[in-house]
Amino acid sequence: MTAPSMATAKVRRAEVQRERILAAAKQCFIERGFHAASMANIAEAAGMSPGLIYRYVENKSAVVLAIIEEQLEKVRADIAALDSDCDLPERTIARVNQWRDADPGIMNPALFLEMSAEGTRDASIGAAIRVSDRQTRAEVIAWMCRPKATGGLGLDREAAVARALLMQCIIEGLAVRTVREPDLDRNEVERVVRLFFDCLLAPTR
Amino acid sequence: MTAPSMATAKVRRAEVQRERILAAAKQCFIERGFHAASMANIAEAAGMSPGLIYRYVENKSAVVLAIIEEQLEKVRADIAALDSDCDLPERTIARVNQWRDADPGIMNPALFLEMSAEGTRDASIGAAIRVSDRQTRAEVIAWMCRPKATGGLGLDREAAVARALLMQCIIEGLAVRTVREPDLDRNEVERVVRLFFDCLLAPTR
Amino acid sequence: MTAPSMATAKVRRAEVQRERILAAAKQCFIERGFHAASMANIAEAAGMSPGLIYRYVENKSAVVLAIIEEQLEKVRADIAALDSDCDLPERTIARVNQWRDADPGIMNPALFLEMSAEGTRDASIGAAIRVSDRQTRAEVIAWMCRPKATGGLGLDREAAVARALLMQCIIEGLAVRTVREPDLDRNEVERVVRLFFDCLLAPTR
Amino acid sequence: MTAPSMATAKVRRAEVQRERILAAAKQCFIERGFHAASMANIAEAAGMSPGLIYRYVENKSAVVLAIIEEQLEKVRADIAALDSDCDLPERTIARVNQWRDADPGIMNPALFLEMSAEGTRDASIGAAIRVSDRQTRAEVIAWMCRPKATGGLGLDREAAVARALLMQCIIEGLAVRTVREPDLDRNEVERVVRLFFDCLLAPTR
DNA sequence: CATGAATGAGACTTCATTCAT
DNA sequence: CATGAATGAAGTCTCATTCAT
Repeated sequence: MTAPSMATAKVRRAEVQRERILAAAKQCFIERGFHAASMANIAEAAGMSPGLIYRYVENKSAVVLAIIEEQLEKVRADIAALDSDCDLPERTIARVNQWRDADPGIMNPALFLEMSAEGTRDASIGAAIRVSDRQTRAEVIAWMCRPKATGGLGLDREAAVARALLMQCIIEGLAVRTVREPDLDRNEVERVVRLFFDCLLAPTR
Repeated sequence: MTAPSMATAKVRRAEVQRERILAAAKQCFIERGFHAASMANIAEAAGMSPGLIYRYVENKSAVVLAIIEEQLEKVRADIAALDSDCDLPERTIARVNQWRDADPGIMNPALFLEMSAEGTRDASIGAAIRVSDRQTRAEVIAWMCRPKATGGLGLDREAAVARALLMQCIIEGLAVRTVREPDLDRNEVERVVRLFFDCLLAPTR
Repeated sequence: MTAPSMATAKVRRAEVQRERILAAAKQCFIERGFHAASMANIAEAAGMSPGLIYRYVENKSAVVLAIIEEQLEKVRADIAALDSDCDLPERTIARVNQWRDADPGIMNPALFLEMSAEGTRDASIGAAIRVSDRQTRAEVIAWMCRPKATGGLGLDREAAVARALLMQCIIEGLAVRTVREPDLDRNEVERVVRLFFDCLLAPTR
Repeated sequence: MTAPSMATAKVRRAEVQRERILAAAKQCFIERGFHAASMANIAEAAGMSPGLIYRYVENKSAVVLAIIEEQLEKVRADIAALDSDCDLPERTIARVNQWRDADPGIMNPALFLEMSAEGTRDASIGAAIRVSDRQTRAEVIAWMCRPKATGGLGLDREAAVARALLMQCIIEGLAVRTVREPDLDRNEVERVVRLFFDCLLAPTR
């Protein structure tokens, strides 16, 4: 157990600053959008001068891309935690509620929509999204195919492929709803989620 | 049948000009996004001078709002055309294909996502979206409740409410997919749509 | 004799504006240097707003390059006017005096030095300079080789090559002197110029 | 012989640091120019932190001025070494070759041009240059006037004055050429230098 | 009715300089 | 003595909007 060296402390501080900037940027992007949020806004939200930001990030595009990667990563992490013990409907309902409560620990749905649209215009964003989405779905499929004994759903591949895509659509559709009608009745949403999973997970026809 | 007066002709011309501007704006917004598209871009796409635009629209926000209203209206019109003869899965598949082919006659999915996000920031956009979505869903519910004899689905109200919302989620989820993975296999998408509607429209449990 | 069309008038105006900007830029570059002169300085000197400049020029680099090309062109034009009737020493003395009086019609010696230095750093500037200098010297050599009957000096090629380069050195050396010691005694300068040309044009040894 | 005191050691160290900074600055100024080179560039080249630089120099202008003084001094030192034994043409050719090879021990020609131009803008630079140039030329004149027996050229004053100025012009003209056409044929340059000195040092007419 | 030149605010980014550690 | 994080002014460039023609 050596005391942290000077160099380590510095690197740590740089990381902290970078996190501070990214957190501020995320907030600004949520509040104003990628284009409307200015570096000055971000600097103010991060409690630092505009010039200082450039010590920790290359430029605004890099900030946008970092936030997008972070969002994609959050989705992937959420998927990676799937196992047969989890109650899919409850879990989904919990996520929707977290979206509504603007839980900063998970993907932000407004950001999700904006970055999806931006991906049609910025090649690097589009590529990042496609890579991540494909990987995410592959993991869902793998999980669905795994036998129940090892924490999966025990579906055959064809059924899994379709169900994974369908599940992705529903969840993303719920994200859209959350953004567009944030005051939607929670019970109604819960009922819909349950209806969906009842049908999705019913014995294959 | 009076001949159109001078005044009418003028009004008509103004409408034509406005349409030209809005069509150009929509194209620019799709290509660059609401904020990145400039009034100069729009003017050029419309084949007119930047100054002239301001004779027909108040300012850029008004253009954005008009495009958003137009998109909302396209969705409502699509819903209003529902009847019991229509094959819901086929119809949905057709829409997804139109999205992928960038059919200008229907809602544009990238614009749909961008305006949804923008609705969380701009109160007038948010309000317009909520009003429209609520009305749209009400119409779907009404259609589902109507007896089959009069072109409906003959569901009871509770079942209809849940199914309308679920259907909305799936369709919007498909829009998200179209935007994020434009190269997704069409057959796979079709299969998913059919799987979904089989389940949605199965005899109520 | 048709009246100038609207389009022609517009193009003309654009040219006039561009000239206005370039004249202002040249003045600013002389007074402050390429890097220290700001676009705002240039805009003010040109009597216009900063934004307007970008209607007529691509960016600051383009302005710098345009001014440099203009300076190079002035040198070439001066050389092209050489003929056997001209009294080389008198002509050179006249140029030096024009430099000292900051005659805007000819190459500016401070700009000449600054752009020469900048050419070692900016590839496009360096290339433009080398091309121009080579062409200029080739023309001097051609003139020196032409028989006196046709307005040349009637030197053989080898003698001409060396004398052209030497003449270029002296003239550029005088430019350096003008910049570094603007208060140098004019008579002394004249004497030096005459001494040089006496020796340069003396019958080949 | 007292051992160097603590204080002397400190002063010595300060001088060493200052030299390190100036060497780095010179390199940066050559590579980027006075204005484009940043204090951060210089700090990095000197292998120290930006903050530390300010312990040894007042500010950036002071660094520029110091480099300029150093360049002027190099020229003066070169001139002071003149004596009748030296072969003026060979010596000049050697200098040109050193310029081309970017020998850091002598005046840098690109810097020479840039500082000459800067002297027209910054009064303290202009003054330093004029003082130095005048002194340098006075030394050349003195050398040319000294009898050959004591290491001079034995010219009369009037002839020396003109020849000193002419020689300065030629040498500075060669510096300009070196900067503008670094790929000029060395043999051609040598021939020109010899041609010039043949003529300059020919028996006075 | 139509043009497009013009403005000026504001966006992104860099950099000389200072100062807490 | 030394570091490098931090500031804030200033620079380049864009763009919504206006207005003389």
